[in-house]
Amino acid sequence: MLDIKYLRKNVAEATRRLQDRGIESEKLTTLLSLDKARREAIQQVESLKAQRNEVSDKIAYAKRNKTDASEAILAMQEVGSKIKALDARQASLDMEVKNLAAHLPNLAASDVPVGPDEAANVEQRVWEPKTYGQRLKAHQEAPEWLKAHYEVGETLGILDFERGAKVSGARFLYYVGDGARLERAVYNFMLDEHRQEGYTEMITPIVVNDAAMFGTGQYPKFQDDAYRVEGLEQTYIPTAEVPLTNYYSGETLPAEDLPIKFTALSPSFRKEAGAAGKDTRGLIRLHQFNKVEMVKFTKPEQSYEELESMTANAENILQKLGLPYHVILLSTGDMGFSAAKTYDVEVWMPQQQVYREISSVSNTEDFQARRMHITYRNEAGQLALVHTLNGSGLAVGRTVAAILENYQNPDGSVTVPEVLRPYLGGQDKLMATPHH
RNA sequence: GGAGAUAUGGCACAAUCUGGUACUGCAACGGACUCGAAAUCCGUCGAGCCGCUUUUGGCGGUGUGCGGGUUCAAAUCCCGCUAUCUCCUCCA
Repeated sequence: MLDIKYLRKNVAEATRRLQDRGIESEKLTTLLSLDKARREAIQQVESLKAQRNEVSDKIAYAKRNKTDASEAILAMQEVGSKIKALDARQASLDMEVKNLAAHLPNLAASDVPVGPDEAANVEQRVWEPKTYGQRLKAHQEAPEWLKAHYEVGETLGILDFERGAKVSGARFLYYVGDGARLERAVYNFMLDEHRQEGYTEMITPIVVNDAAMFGTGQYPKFQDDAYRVEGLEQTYIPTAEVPLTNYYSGETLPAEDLPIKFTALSPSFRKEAGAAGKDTRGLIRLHQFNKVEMVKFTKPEQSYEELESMTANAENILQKLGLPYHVILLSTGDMGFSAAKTYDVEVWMPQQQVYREISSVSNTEDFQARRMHITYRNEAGQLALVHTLNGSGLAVGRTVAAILENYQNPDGSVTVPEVLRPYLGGQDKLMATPHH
């Protein structure tokens, strides 16, 4: 949620910055005129309420002294009905204002490239391992024998998309045998790394209420992509960002505790409405996938520093896994609803010869904190909104996909990245093995 | 799932039956005493949110778990909901 006072006072600037996020100027004009009407209604009704309070005191006083107050009561009956009507009018204006405001995306930070879509994104840096050994190099032309990750997984018998579709539907799968073990190794490795970086490990509810979905900005605008629990006002989380960030909703945090850092593994549920036909194969786009998430609560002045370090925490995972990647800064048109600034980390997928998003790290500044009222007391002793950040660290399924492609051998086996071997009982290779 | 109880400032509680300025204590803050502190004494203290404003402040509104209703007036009466506790039931 944007600061309505900022919008009132800086109309021209706000209009321009909203336009950068793809919002037409009429939206703001409408919002501000409703806000003005709302404040006028408040003034009217409040002066009547002040009058009522005053007279009510006099009536109470008269009653205590057993004096007649019927005249004042009669007069107040009329005031009361006026207040009721004005209250109703104000409530409906309140709702309109809130509704409009709740649909406005966050404003982009000043150093975010302006542009309508991903074409305006700016590459920040490219990373690749110093030595590849026998492995394919990044950007090396794909050899004949190289298979897509889902073919590798099916050939080795460790990913079963067919039975996933049979039992659940399209875009669900079973991990089988070494596939399940590899997935578990990957997320255990990630959680261990983040714990060492000072993140507190959490296991969260994976069903949350509507207030939580509103708090992080998924609702009201993006309800169509969420798995709602039938008949209840609850939703299967699309990311652990929702329960992790809402952990402190409505609370005031001790300043000396900031920054607070959480990490959690959770399944993530997405309907992927409107994504039909896009990246349909394999582990890339599923209705349910595992993700290790990072969330931070910071003081405003430290949030951009913390954005950089959180991005580094995501990159660290890929570096230790030896997976080539690059980092891009998203443009105003490509960022998510709640973000003020976002880095995407994209891993190299050799079979398709593209970088594929594996992490998205965002600073939402006070956008989410305002929606869910998370504050701290600043040096001046005043309550102020914290800044919240979130980032994937990383998408687990996509990491498995990247390993299956990047560590694939000509004989169809897959070498296990060294850092994962302790998590797999020392196993250094995945080969086709019967599992039943 | 069933029955009962509870929800009031940072904390502990009173007022609820019988509607009329939300009690008291602790904590906190300011001051006195003191070289300083503790103790003591005096004073202040409803957080947050909203509006107005001449903006280190002032005034008003809201605010007794949440949402409605009745009333001149609701912590108090009525309806709905949520959470917690106890017992039963169920369960890993």
